[in-house]
Amino acid sequence: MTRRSATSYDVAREAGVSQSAVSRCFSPGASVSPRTRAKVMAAAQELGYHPNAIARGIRTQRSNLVAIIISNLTNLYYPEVLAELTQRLSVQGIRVLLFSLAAESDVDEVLDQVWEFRVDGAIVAARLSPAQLAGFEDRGVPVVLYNRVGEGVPVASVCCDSVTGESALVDGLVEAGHSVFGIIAGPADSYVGNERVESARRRLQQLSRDPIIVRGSFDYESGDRAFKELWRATSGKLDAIICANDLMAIGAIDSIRINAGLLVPQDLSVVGFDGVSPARWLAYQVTTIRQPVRRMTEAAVAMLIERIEAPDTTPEQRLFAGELLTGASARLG
Amino acid sequence: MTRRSATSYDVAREAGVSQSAVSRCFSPGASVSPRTRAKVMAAAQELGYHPNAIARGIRTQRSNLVAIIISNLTNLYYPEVLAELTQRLSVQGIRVLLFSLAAESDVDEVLDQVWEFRVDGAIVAARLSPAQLAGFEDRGVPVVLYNRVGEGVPVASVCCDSVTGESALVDGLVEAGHSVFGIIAGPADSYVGNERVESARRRLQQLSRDPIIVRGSFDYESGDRAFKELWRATSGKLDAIICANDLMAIGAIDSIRINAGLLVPQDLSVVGFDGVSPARWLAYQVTTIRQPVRRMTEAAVAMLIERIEAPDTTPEQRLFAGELLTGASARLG
DNA sequence: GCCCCCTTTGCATTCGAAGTCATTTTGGCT
DNA sequence: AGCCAAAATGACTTCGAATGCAAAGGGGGC
Repeated sequence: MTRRSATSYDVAREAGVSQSAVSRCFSPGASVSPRTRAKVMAAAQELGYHPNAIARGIRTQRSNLVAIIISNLTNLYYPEVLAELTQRLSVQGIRVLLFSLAAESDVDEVLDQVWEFRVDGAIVAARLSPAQLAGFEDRGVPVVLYNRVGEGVPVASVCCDSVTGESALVDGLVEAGHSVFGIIAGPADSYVGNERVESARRRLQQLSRDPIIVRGSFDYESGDRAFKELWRATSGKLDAIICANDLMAIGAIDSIRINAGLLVPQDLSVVGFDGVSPARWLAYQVTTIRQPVRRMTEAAVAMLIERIEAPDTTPEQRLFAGELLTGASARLG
Repeated sequence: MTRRSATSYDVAREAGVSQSAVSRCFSPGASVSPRTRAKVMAAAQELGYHPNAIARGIRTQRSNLVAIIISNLTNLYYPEVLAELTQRLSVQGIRVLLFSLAAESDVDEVLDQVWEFRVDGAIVAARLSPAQLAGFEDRGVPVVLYNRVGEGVPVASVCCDSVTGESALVDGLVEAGHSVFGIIAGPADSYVGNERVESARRRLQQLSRDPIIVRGSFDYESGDRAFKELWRATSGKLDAIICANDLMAIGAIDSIRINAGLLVPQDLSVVGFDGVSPARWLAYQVTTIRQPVRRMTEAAVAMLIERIEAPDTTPEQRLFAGELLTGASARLG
């Protein structure tokens, strides 16, 4: 029936010490005698006392909160990232304030909420305009971008190398003798989407292939739609499809097999990007580039904490090599 | 180069009014003249002022934070739930503190962190012991359980009806003439898993069928493993598999087709539960019970807010009917 | 026994906003 | 102009914990 939870004063009274003593018992490295500590801990236990992180935050100017801003959680790829980030931050004593966007246009609204909580930092997997990034800079809130870079602005970021990854895929497909290439792109406003498509396109052109590009939206259905479009546009000559992510690759594979009645990889090779778990399912075994999620999240957290503790270090951009997963959805040379 | 962000005092000085006036401008329904409001808003804009939610929290005893505790985010089903919950809470002006568990045993650790932030409430999709639930009760923190109920303790909860759902699936399978039933259960400590399996088993027994039950772990791989086990145990007589979730159903379907070389649904019918998006993919079209996620999350948020505002209302348990999705993975009568 | 120094301890103040209360201003009406 | 109620405003206190500072305590060396 405790209406409000115990405060440090309550514990102090119970233990017969001052409020300061209680506070010190909960601040690592403070000077407290074993006797006092024991008394305080006993009283705290008794009253079910936990230091109020809100009050601590106001006094220390450190909220111990980090905002994670993710645009589309339903992307299949992000839940894994989110879980990793949360757990890694948790180990460091940092809590996660989650912001999930229904639409990219909601960013401004969300940022206002972020400022109100005086977060110590932010990890962002959503498109930010230079003005929005400047908002972080102005307020001295460190940011680490996940799988995107600051456009023109120097910002810390963690990315998976699209150029090398797509080149490996393209090289394999070309060596295996594929000739008519289609690319299924992501939505126009996706940074990674554009980067992957551009990387693939450039590599193909270096090897004198000229791909047809159609736009998808990173989801299963758009893989189906985009394949049909590519198939029509090439009058059925298409023999290799490069998708901006695994989910569209899977959609395309299903469409090829079930709607078009063709064989993958005999008639058509399909490759993706990400290495999400469904890509490894027996039915698909997508040839793809697996992002090193663990290393990337680890780096993102480390970089963020470093920048929280030393805000004036220059922002670093880290690029991680993806791993080529040779599946059964493509013939590679 | 603003080291610390502006406070209400800074704005007050800039606008030539008192700090109280500034505060009132940001509290809905407070009495402020248009002239003052304009001056304050201009100054706030100028200084980039946002009320400090941390400080507000300490004064009002309302953090505007809600904890969401989810055990396995990688479950495919939960990301959708999480995104919905976050967005719905956001609309209500409530922020989400996310806690994701690496293992169920971490709950106690996580709860300590939850108490420190004086959250206004919590939505929990993880197993809580009666003692842990009592922790919420003692501290007056309202909880809403998602897809589980308090064991012995009265707690607000939102669930999808397993009994009706499984009965519909079983009835359909039996009517279609299936005779040898296998059930792929979830992990032993999963509430929904057990409930679904029990519901299916009871219904089967009412119809004089006696299923073989093997345990899975809610993931793709365990669908494969469990199918093989069922197949062996029935010497290949098995003709219907009921899975505790869609992911295992998908794993089983792939295993049946690719490893065993049999046809779904001609040789074997497979049904699942949840209605996750891969279940609708062309290759699977799993016959399943779709949880009404939107209605369930809406209810969870509404119930939580109600209990935050009127903590003494009796906790309500709401059960939502799932929708039978008739796919192509099973022959139903 | 005395002195000095290092460890503990408590007092008082601080963080930023919200709300209480008393006071001032405003506006409507006679 | 004068009066009164209502609206607007500011001074001050409060929320809970952390911390600078001064004072008290404890232990060792001589």
